[in-house]
Amino acid sequence: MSRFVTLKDVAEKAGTTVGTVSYVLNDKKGRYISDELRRRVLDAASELNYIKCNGASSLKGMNRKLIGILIPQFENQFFTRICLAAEEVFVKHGYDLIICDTFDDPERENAIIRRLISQRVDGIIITPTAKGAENTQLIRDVGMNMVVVDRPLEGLEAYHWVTTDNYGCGYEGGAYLRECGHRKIVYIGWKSGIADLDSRETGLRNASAPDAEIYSYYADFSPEAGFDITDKAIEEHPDATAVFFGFNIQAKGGVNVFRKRGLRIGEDISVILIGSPEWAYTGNNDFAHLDMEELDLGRKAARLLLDLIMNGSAEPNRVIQDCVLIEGSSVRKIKKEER
Amino acid sequence: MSRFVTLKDVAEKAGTTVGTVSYVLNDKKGRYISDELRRRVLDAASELNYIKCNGASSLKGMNRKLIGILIPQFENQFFTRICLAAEEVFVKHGYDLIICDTFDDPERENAIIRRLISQRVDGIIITPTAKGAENTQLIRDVGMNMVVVDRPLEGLEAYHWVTTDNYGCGYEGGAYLRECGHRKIVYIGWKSGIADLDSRETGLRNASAPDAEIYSYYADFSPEAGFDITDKAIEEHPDATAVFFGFNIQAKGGVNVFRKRGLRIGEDISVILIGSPEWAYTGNNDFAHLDMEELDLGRKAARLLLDLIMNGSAEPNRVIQDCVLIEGSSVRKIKKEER
DNA sequence: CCAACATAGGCAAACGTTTGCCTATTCCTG
DNA sequence: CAGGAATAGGCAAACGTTTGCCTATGTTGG
Repeated sequence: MSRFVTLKDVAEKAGTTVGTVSYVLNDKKGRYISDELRRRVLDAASELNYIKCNGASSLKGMNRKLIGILIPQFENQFFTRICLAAEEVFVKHGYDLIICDTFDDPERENAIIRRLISQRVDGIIITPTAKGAENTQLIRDVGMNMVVVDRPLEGLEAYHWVTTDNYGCGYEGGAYLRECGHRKIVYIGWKSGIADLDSRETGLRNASAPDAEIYSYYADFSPEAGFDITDKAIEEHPDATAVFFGFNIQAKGGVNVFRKRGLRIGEDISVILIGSPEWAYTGNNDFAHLDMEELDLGRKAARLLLDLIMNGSAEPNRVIQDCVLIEGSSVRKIKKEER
Repeated sequence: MSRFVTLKDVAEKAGTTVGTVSYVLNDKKGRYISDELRRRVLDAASELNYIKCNGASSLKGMNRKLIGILIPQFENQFFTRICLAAEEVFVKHGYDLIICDTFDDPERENAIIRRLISQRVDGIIITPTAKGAENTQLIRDVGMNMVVVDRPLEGLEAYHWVTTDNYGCGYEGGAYLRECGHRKIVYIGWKSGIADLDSRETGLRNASAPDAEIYSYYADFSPEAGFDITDKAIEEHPDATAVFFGFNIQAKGGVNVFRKRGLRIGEDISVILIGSPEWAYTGNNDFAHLDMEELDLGRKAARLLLDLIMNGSAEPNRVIQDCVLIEGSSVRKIKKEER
């Protein structure tokens, strides 16, 4: 890697000193520079294609213009959408984004956090793993700005958090199924170890009719696990009229069970899920689902972090966003007389 | 942001000097350090939670341990999968990834490249926009390592490129449709201004029967444009038996046209697409498609870049990967007597 | 007993910026 | 015309690392 053009190179070419070049290029006011010299410097810089070394400026206490973001799954559109929205906001303010996938592995999360601090990022957005409270201790220790998105830091109180109403997701979905007359429901979920996520199931149960039966099954956070557990659930409860997927990643595998078993979705079996993966409403698919508006989540988190960076710290902030029920033909309305 | 712990802090606590601490922490050989002092330094470092400042080391010519990757669409799983695979490889070697979305906008691409150089990343992976050859000039000027993935740098010869056989994708798909007896085919494409991408259509045409008719339509690179153009194409060619989508992003919108028009996919109309978005094979969907194995693409690009970084430059390398036809019920086999 | 080597670690010069502190003109204004 | 303000720009000290160059003790073989 040849060698980068430095302030010194520019200064030499323009016949002045590095200090002056720095003043010119940063367009600092409170410093008198003749138009002529300014021109010479600017010309030299653009002729040499000078690009400042952000690492060196950050040594002097300037912002790195770098943000780190940790998500637990890159293959999950829910999270890539958060990143997408966040990136748009950050780029507009001249910040770059280091996007890291923790694969929901606490150890990996810890390592990534160390590396990001090592990069001296200006702030971190994180969807923590189950060990997030512990792992983010380091971030708080060094006083780095942080915004938590989606999942909480269990056991902690004072931090900035942008999230969806998980209980509400479960409740809204449950109420919809109830309205449509379903009272034998399979719930497919993930034992995340994160109470807030578990409240999706609670919401469903609280919204259901008193005489309804909810058959809960739990599996790993993957499409494959989703497929297997759904297959098992359907096998054991052929009488269930609906399946409620608490997590779109499991649903992605789970919904393929029905095709395999020759069950027509929306007729033989009703299906609803939390989240808005694109497969849910593309082609032949028209799944009822609970939209968490993750683009908004990402935007809000990014704006909050920028605010922290620019205005110093603020009161710990909690933003909870409502979800939106999107109806779909995957849920059958059971007629009164059938019940 | 309080103040980070520096080598100096560690040195003071351990009762030695920064130089020595640096030697200990980097575990340099060729330097004699007593076990006792080593322990003191290590203890001090871990007690103070010392994390090295990568920016400062990079000033001294060390690697930043930072890679930049530019993709044109974050919402396109084809690209996020490339990132996912690349990240796995890089992280294993201690590198962080700055992922940037150009939104297929050449100006944005240019700005991002400047910012990445400003961050002094150790290398860049890029899927260029139509103006990529121009915009990457800067990268080549400063001698930064670069691997191009998917699309080429039009007009340039000597660069490292990992890609799919685009012509082959078109050809394989066309041959499949021909086998199944289709000879009136709508092609939905994107006038990218990139010859290599346009060769998808050429492949389709070359694979089709001599008496086949291909009705080509072009639109912007978005689901919405895909929907509109597909609607128009079907309107104008109700006799077509199959639709070939050259780009999954357009297909995502386009496939919704059939539902709207009451056409049963795989019966009234056959559909095939290039790419493997998850919606294509989830739930009720079972679309024939051409898998470009983007995970492999990402892995190969990452490994090539790492190689360049570690072993200095190499001969410009070109890796072209075959695509794989995945059959699906979305394509009807037209019986002999119907033809 | 002394040269030669091994062991142990301090010192300071970079790396590329930013910025406070100077100095030296020129220009008013009373 | 003296002196303060405005204009213009050089100089050098940081920022946190890395590393080459020293010095100062042992330790050993001849």
